[in-house]
Amino acid sequence: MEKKLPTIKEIAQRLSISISTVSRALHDHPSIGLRTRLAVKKMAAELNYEPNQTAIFFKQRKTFTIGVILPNLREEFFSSAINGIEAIALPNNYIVLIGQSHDDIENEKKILETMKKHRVDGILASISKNTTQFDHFEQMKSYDIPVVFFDRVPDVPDVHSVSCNLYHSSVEAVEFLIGKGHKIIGYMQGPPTLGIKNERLAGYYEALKKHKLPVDESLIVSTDLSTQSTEAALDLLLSKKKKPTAVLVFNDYVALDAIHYARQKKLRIDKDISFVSYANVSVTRYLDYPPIASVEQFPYDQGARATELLFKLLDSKTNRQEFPYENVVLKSELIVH
Amino acid sequence: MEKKLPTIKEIAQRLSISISTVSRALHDHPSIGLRTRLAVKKMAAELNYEPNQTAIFFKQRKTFTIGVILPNLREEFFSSAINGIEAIALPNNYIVLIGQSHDDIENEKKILETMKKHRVDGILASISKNTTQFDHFEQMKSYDIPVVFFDRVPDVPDVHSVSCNLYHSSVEAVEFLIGKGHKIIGYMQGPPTLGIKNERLAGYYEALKKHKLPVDESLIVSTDLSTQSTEAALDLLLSKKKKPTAVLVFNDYVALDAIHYARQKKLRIDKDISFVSYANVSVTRYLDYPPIASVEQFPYDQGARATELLFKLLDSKTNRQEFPYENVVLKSELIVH
DNA sequence: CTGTTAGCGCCTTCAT
DNA sequence: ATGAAGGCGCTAACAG
Repeated sequence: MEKKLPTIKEIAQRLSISISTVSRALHDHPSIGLRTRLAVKKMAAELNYEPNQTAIFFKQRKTFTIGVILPNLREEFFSSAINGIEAIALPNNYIVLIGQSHDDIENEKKILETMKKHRVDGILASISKNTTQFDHFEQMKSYDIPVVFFDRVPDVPDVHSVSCNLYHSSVEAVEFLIGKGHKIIGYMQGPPTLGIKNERLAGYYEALKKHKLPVDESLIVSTDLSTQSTEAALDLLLSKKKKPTAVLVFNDYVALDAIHYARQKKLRIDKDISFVSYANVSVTRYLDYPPIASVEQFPYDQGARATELLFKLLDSKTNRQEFPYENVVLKSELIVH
Repeated sequence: MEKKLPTIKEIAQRLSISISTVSRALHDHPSIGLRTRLAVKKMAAELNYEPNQTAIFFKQRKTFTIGVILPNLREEFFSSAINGIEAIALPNNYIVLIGQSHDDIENEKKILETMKKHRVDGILASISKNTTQFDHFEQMKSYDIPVVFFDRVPDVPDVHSVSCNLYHSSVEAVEFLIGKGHKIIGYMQGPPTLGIKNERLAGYYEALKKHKLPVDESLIVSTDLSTQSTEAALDLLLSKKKKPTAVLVFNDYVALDAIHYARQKKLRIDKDISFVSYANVSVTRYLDYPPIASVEQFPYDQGARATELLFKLLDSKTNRQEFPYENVVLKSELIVH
């Protein structure tokens, strides 16, 4: 079988002209006579000729492919980000290669390796929750493959990134709770590697301080994001003599688990205990007891901006211009449900 | 800038041997002397040599890339399918290119075109809801790019596909409702292009017939999957003098909208009206009023099986064997919540 | 065992 | 206005 697709060579032979003439004609090179050009195009059409992109990629040392590495497509946050990425990439004739780390640094390394082999032109990445060192990303520099991080960005200096500043919204979120009369407010944080910058926590402190509420470190608990761990964390909070009446939670998925569990324990949501969280995922629309408010982190925009930044880097590469490290920071927004 | 990566040529020059010897040594070709092989490998390591895959792809006419076309990554069904696809593809050294049609045939065509240009080795596709003709897929044959459809498969003969048979579960679902004492059961179907085979509807009929319940065609309504359309469809059902007490719904997303709307209208779920649907998406776990049961369609398995089938096709291509059209059908399963 | 040669499909000087 | 030739990086058939 093995159909052979037509090549410029074949066109050239049939027309008894040279390959380079065909190539030029196809590209509307000015120095080609009208009649030959037409003849070439006609023949190309007849044969259903299409340029072999892999050959062109090979020659141009460019694949028009960008690799996206993220923890998990099943999280709405990341699938929305993909939409933002595609929105910029596709019109620019780039195509998107996706790899999921499933929050495991080993997978992340493998994916990066594979993408390198496939000679992607650039990489967008949101790091896994146990990624604490970045050699594998660092290494891309020596291959001249630019990397732009988004959302989950490493807390090291020399990288490009797009992320969402959560500080102000965190202050706002806690103030929102305070405004509702809450005096004892807990904070359930995620894995230490993720919130390195700890804007959430800083905002939490700031709001308490601003309203002269005491800080009780024992009201700060952690979850590794698993349901089990979240339940344990909530148990811890509820075991205090002075139980919190509200909790600021790392993200909506965790909040859903927490709310689910609280209800199992017969707590009345928004009476006995209230939750505010991050991500603003859309399913909460169908819930009877969603977090009362959630911080929107604009995944679509983050994806789009990160892709734009990556394209700037790719340009500067071809223009041999220097390009300083850029860290785009978007504003988050508290959405009250 | 423009770093030049080391090539076998460079290794050859430094060692003053021929390019092909280097190539062979690197591939552990038996006919290469131990000392030269070692020398070559050592030099390769020193220079940080890595084969240029794009060159290899080009030569082998193979990209080790498969394209996946699906409506929307944000639907859990499809992101789960991707996981099944990756589970088979990655270990086989294939990488996955993703394109979303957003349920629009025009996008579908563009994506297909782009993937063709990128010379993907094969394609997995779940068609958009307004894809009624398949020339663009058909055309792939002339480029020798095999296509395997999954889940949303076209209802035409000569294609490869993996899908889930919904007939039996549909019967079961309706019988489940009948068992709960429901006598008037509605059916809310999706866009005509999607359920062409209409296994859901056939199952619906069959169950009614089996239990000697009358068929009332006016209890069968349609939604285009949008919230608005779903609400209108539900209104239609509720406008009957003999209102249904239960409804079989096209999928969970539609069901969520329907339930949401029913509750707005002060209907008590599972008292005044019950819902059973398809897909079994995981968020229902957090809902107070989920559909009482949902038909699991095993997206992960569908993705995995489709990928396996695609690989068989790719093999048979290189072996020049004939391969008959294959239509794998998985069993669905009614999950009671 | 190793080297030479040709070629994958296309583009691009350099000639003519 | 057109052709010839070389090369991108790698593989493989053909010679020794």
